[in-house]
Amino acid sequence: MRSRSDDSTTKARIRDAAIRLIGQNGFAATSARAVATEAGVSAGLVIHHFGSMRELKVACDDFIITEVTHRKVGMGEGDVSAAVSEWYADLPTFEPWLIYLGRLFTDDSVAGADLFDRLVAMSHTMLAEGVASGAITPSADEHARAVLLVTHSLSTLTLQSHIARSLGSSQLSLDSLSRMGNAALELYTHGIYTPSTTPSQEGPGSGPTHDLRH
Amino acid sequence: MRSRSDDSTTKARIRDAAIRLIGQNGFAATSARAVATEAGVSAGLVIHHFGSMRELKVACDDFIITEVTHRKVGMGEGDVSAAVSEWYADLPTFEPWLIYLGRLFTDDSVAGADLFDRLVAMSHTMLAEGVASGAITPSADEHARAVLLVTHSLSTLTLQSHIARSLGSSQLSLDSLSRMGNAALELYTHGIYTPSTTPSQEGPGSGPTHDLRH
DNA sequence: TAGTTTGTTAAACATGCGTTCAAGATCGGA
DNA sequence: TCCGATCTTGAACGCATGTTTAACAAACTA
Repeated sequence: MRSRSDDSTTKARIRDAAIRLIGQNGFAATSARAVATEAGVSAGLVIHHFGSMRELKVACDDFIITEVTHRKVGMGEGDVSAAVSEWYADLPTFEPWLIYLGRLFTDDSVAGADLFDRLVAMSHTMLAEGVASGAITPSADEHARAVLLVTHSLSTLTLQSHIARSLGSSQLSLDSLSRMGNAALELYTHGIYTPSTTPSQEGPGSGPTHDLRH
Repeated sequence: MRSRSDDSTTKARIRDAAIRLIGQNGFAATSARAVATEAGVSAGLVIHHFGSMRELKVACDDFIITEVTHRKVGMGEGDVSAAVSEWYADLPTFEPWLIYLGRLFTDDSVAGADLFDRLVAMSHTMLAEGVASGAITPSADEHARAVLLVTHSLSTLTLQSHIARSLGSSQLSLDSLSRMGNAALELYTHGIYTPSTTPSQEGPGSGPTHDLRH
């Protein structure tokens, strides 16, 4: 169930501690000594195993990205959403990874940028297939739609603390996730506007939510 | 056009410099000396005017939140989207504010949490009005829908660097924003699925984008 | 068993941090 | 003009940081 995350070497324990702390507080707010304490080792050992804090960060990025892309036999390589679904299904175990994954896109790393671009490419392909098969309506700007959908998907990760709080649970929970999932399904199925009344032209504002000027 | 942001007092210059740096790099990665240099003053003056770095952060939060909520005569108080639209319309001037606003939701501050909750409440009200007038379809879970729409709206802010890069511009641009706006309009008007074929049940994954398992 | 590599710690080091302080510059009101 | 208050600086202080080093323990290799 856990792949190689529970190789219980000290180096892995340090990396896991770093993933927890960096995910929770961001890289800049995470000190080598804090990681050491969290992992139950000395500060020197953190540097001995990873060379520097920067390299530790890169190691964490690589680990998370590998876990989220090259998962399990039987999965298409790069099937990120299947991996994330698996993580959601066992929150107590994988919550730190989900939090770190969200942090990846707001802490700006090259790893985060690369993953984002790959997700857009995948989304693009899937949408094109859906359009070809008739399951999905075409868009006037397919690339913008792909970017929009990836952005929306990732917002569940980057804003997870606010979502959880607003939905009443202190942390991520299966209940919150399925409520959000169902709301998203509604949205993606028929939008929110009734067929007759469609707003004229959308300004470049923060989205239709607050742009219901009729 | 600019409200009181260009009161050219030294204190305001320091605050603006802090908004730029904290927005760009996050609070933890922003030192008092860096703010001082950016503002063209000494480090001591930063503390003299604001008391401490923490209080400077609070002052920046307060300033941005005031600017984004209590704007202009003729606006309904708390009309955040109108303010943000105005900011978008003059990017060279307001880009730092937009970046800071995005940072507000990922750096977790009480100010960010409060604003998020207020946005959800506003979204809730507007959706209810739309449903009552027949312009918007009802949802099985109105609260979850409100949270979802706010989350999606804010993702344009929190992930703006990725959006810009993926759409080909190095920074935020009016072109990128209107492309995203139009894609969102499409989505909110009719979703992405064709009326006949609707996916069965949505898992709690990262969203329908990658969940097109047919 | 002896020797070499690896794992690990505690102390030390230089640097940069937030903040304080003493001193001067600048200004408005008497 | 003088004075008190405010603005501003540069140096200093104590502290936490990332990293280095020396020493030692453990484990493999011969």
